[in-house]
Amino acid sequence: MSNITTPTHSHVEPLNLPQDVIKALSIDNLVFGLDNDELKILLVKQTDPMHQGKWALPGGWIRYDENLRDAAYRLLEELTGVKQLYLEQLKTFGRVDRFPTERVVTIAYYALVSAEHYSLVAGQSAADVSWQSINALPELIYDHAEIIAHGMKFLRHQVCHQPIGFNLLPEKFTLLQLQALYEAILDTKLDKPNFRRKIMKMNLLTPCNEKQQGVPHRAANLYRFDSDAYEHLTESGFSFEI
Amino acid sequence: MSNITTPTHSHVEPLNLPQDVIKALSIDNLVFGLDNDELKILLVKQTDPMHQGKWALPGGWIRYDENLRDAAYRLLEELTGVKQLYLEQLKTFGRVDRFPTERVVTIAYYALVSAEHYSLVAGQSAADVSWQSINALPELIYDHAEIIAHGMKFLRHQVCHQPIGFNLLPEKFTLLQLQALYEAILDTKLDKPNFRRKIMKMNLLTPCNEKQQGVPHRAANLYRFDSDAYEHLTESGFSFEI
DNA sequence: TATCTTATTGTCTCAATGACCACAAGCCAA
DNA sequence: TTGGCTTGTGGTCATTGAGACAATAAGATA
Repeated sequence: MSNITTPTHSHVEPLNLPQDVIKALSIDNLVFGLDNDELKILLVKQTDPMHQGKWALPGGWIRYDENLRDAAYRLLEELTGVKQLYLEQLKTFGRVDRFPTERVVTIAYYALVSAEHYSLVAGQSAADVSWQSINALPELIYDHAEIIAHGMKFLRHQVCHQPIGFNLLPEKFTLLQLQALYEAILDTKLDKPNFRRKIMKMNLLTPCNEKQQGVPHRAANLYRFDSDAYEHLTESGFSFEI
Repeated sequence: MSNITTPTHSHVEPLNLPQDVIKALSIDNLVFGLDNDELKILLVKQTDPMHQGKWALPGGWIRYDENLRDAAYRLLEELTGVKQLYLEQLKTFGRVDRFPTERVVTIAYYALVSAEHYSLVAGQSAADVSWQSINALPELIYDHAEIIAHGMKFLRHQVCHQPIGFNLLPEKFTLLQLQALYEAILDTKLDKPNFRRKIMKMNLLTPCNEKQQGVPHRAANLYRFDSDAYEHLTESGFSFEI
């Protein structure tokens, strides 16, 4: 049955909510994580009998006195322990029948992070939390599969048009690391020499004049992303394209 | 005081709404119109004493049994008489204090149309409806100025990456009309043969097998935008670029 | 030294772009 | 009727960038 204290969608009918949340309006977070060159998404396992065994996006109800993004951060941390990341609004989903028994509109937020940099802690109302491979998603509640599909489409588009991938790498990285990142997100193979030329011609990377350490082969040059150059270029009409 | 029948934000405190709408959740439409090479936006003048003289985006409350976009279409037509256009979701705005006295989150939809193709009819709860120049906006209620600013930024980006410009033309148009449109929006000159080839190669236009009428020179072929082809191409990873 | 792995450079082909030319079609005025 | 005007449509050509792939360089290791 419904549980007043849970911030997840773990309720049936009728909606039985604390007085300080906005009814009919929820948040769902899509946290994409790159884990060993594989793209995953952060999901929580449901506890209530109604959805036993099913998984869901970490989300829940918005309080009357909190801004949308603040709610997204709070809910994400409460359910998964994940914090210190940048959530961006994705889209609002409100199909009449997306939620059983009640009309609930949900605002989706998303982020792209490096999975190994975060430790997961399942919240009270979550049976489990884990990174799940995008290519083998478990059974999801409501329209969460649809939301994830939309998020994937958006992510693949963004990654080609904004240099968001650089966030996933350490400050100093090799060109092959960068390439592996794009190959994982775009789920494709890229030609090494061509990728290198394309990136270098953008003038967004500054060489560190250092080489990789401790690799059993020729060490690659290290580069760092020059965000100032990027700011400057975008103002001049430059558009990032991969 | 509040007015039960109005779908606009013409209420003070407390919210007094018909039972069949979702409380704390509204729609606002940004309808951008190109009017003689000037960009304008469709606004409605408020009737209630609280906001007398101020203008607002056409919007209002969502019914329990209608999808978000359907609500956007209904509200737009009820308030302005404008219909038969394509509304796309822009962003959801939910700052805690964006609305006085109550927490109201609003979902913004937007469209880009040719202003002269639409006749405006002020709805019951609107004192006036008109196209207002983007560069000289009147005083707006709540955070509508902020929403418009965001919409403008988004529009300028979208025009280059999505074929939204086609909406500004009649159903059947010549390639030169299309070119003139982009030259106006992008404020640049384009080469006629090259523009023609670029557009035609996208396979987004279907020839009407008709020619222009009543022009004092050789008549150009008429084309129409093939939205089905566009849908199909985007799914195959095609990206529109001008 | 031979060999392995990865880094980096070079080269070739092809497609797309942009600048520009040429002709076609239709109207109009002499 | 004819030549001139405007706009539509097709062509050429040089340049550029992407992609496929070969070749060489730099370490590390056995």
